[in-house]
Amino acid sequence: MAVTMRDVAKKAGVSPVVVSRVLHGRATTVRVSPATAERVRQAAEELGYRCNVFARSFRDGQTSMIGILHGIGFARPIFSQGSRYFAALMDGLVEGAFRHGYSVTLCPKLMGGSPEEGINDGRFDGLIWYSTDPVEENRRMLLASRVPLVLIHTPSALLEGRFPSVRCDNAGGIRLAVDHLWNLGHRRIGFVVGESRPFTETSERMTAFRNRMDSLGVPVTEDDVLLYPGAHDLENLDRYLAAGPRHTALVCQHDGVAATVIDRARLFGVRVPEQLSVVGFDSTAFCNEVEPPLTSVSQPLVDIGSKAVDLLVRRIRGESPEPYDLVLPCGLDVRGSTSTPPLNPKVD
Amino acid sequence: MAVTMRDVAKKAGVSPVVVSRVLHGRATTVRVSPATAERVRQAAEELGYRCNVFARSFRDGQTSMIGILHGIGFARPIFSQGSRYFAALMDGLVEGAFRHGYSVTLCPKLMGGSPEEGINDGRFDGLIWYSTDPVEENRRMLLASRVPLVLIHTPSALLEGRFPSVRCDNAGGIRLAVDHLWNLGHRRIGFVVGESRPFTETSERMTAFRNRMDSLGVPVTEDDVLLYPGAHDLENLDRYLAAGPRHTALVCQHDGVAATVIDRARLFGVRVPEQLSVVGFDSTAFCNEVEPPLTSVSQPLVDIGSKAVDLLVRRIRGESPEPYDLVLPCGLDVRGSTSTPPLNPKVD
DNA sequence: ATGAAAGCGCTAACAA
DNA sequence: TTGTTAGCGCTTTCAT
Repeated sequence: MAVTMRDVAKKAGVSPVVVSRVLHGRATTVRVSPATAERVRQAAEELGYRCNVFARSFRDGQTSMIGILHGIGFARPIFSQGSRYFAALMDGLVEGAFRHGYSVTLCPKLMGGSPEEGINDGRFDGLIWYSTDPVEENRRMLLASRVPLVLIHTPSALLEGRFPSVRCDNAGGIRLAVDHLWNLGHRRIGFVVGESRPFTETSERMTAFRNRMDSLGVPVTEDDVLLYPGAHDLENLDRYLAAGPRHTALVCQHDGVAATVIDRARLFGVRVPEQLSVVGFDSTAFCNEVEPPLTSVSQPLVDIGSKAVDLLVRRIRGESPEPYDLVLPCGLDVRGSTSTPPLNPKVD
Repeated sequence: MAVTMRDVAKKAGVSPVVVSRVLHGRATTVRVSPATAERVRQAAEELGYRCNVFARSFRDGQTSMIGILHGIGFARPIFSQGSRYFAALMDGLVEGAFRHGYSVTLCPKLMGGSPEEGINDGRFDGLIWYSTDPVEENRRMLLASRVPLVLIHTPSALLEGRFPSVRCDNAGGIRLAVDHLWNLGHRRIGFVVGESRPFTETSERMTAFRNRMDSLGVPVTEDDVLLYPGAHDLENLDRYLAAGPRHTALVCQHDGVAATVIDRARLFGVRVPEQLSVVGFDSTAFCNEVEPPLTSVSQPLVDIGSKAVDLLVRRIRGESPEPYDLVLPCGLDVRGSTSTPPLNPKVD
């Protein structure tokens, strides 16, 4: 078996506390003579003693581990494929955690179908929740947490203000997108939603779109919000494109939707950006995987992750008084999918 | 404080063992009557009892956690930028770990400057080492591990055969690259190395190149191996390109080197692939970030990660008898940087 | 069918 | 300056 403090103590002819004091500096009330200390160090060295941090964590009641919580009903997130959204977030989370001396754990119990078990099982000092789905099942699970928790993307208010949150300024991002198009000369701008049950972020973005267009003097009508239920039902979108788009530019809920729009546009002979400018949201890896590359609003994902851990650590330490929302600004990555509008949209 | 088994036991009027038996199925020798069991479950429910898995792990002496070990002298790996090599590997590691019920932990102590402490501190049932640098410092650290450990990329033999390893078939990969070029008609093929102190993988690839060219009847001379010491010293490479390359194709040690070659080639007016075909190794994100996109040998990174965990878990369970090398086949991703050779290389 | 005891490795509190 | 006691929450072993 492994060498324990007791073994060292015996070999040095002292009691375990002394070893704890000398080797780990822990029993601060205890005084040890230099000679004894040296003997202890010798013994430890000779036996090849290693502190069992796990045992200490158990005793201290704190593990220095942060768990990543993903939400019921989602597949395990992937680093290297798809949007690589999770990869950027994790970079921030790991950076923040390491800065505070915490480790980051991906645990099957937290990622799987019933994370309730994993949440309160004593292994995590704190948790990061980074999904956006406010379904009741997830809410219940989170509200039952006895562990400090920080939300990413989900506003604090959606969970009774119990947890701080970090998210991007969706409204500001949409404003950047709209203004970019507006400045290029676009006046007929639409918004595309690609899911039937809009999550929080989607509604925020849609509302922001309405507001910005309003304040530019071009109120949004029903015809300006294009909805297709999902990747497998593109009927609405196809009909819209086939008829020759009634807008010169489209702002999309997120990059995946934008990529779909660009793909389908090609199919129906609508040229992007000459006939139709397209803007995405999130500025993920998808942007460079479509032709033309997608202009997109960028979220400061790394920063979001890093700041979320900052908040979490403060909560763990009991420093953070009130839960609140931290909102970080978006940017705009201009790529090839946006340009000045055609002189005569319908004809060209 | 949290509700413990004792609280439940007291409330149900039984002893803690009974609770353990009923709620966790652990004290299998103990028999409990259905009525008592029900009472225990009731009490647990009412008190909101949660098993403290951390305490159990402590007692059991196994944590179900796998740590990722990165190596002394390396910066913390990044998921979302650069080659995204780590992202793919982690996808495999996480997949494998989850499949076996283990969690994956990124720990600052394991990633930092002196991982020795973290390795044997009782928190990890097993470790994955995925770096390629065989410097003495790292060897010592690994050999001192008392925890099951699996190497990625580093052959078992380099660490006294103490640990199993998983890596890709570098020789097979190089063969794919050379044969691809050969079949396109290339006969004058060079190899490019971009580091002054070649790691294991580099020498393997270089040797494989020699061997394959030999067996194709075109022995490799000194002039066919192009070496530039690093990203900041491109003198050799530039001179080679400025003189008009003496090969029609170059196989590069890895994608980073290949990308550099392509960049410098443009600078010196050498057209890729018309005048010079270029093949990389690793098929990382770099391939699509250069123009033309890079043809490259692909490593099955996800599979490597997943298989490494399989081996590790077997070692943890004491099932894996002999450490050994698991070598997985490479593929070839043909992109735009390779084509038939120019009819008259030097003139064109 | 149930309970009591003992201990995983460590450390705070109190004693000597 | 050092040692003893006690306990973190859980479970195995042995006794009843």
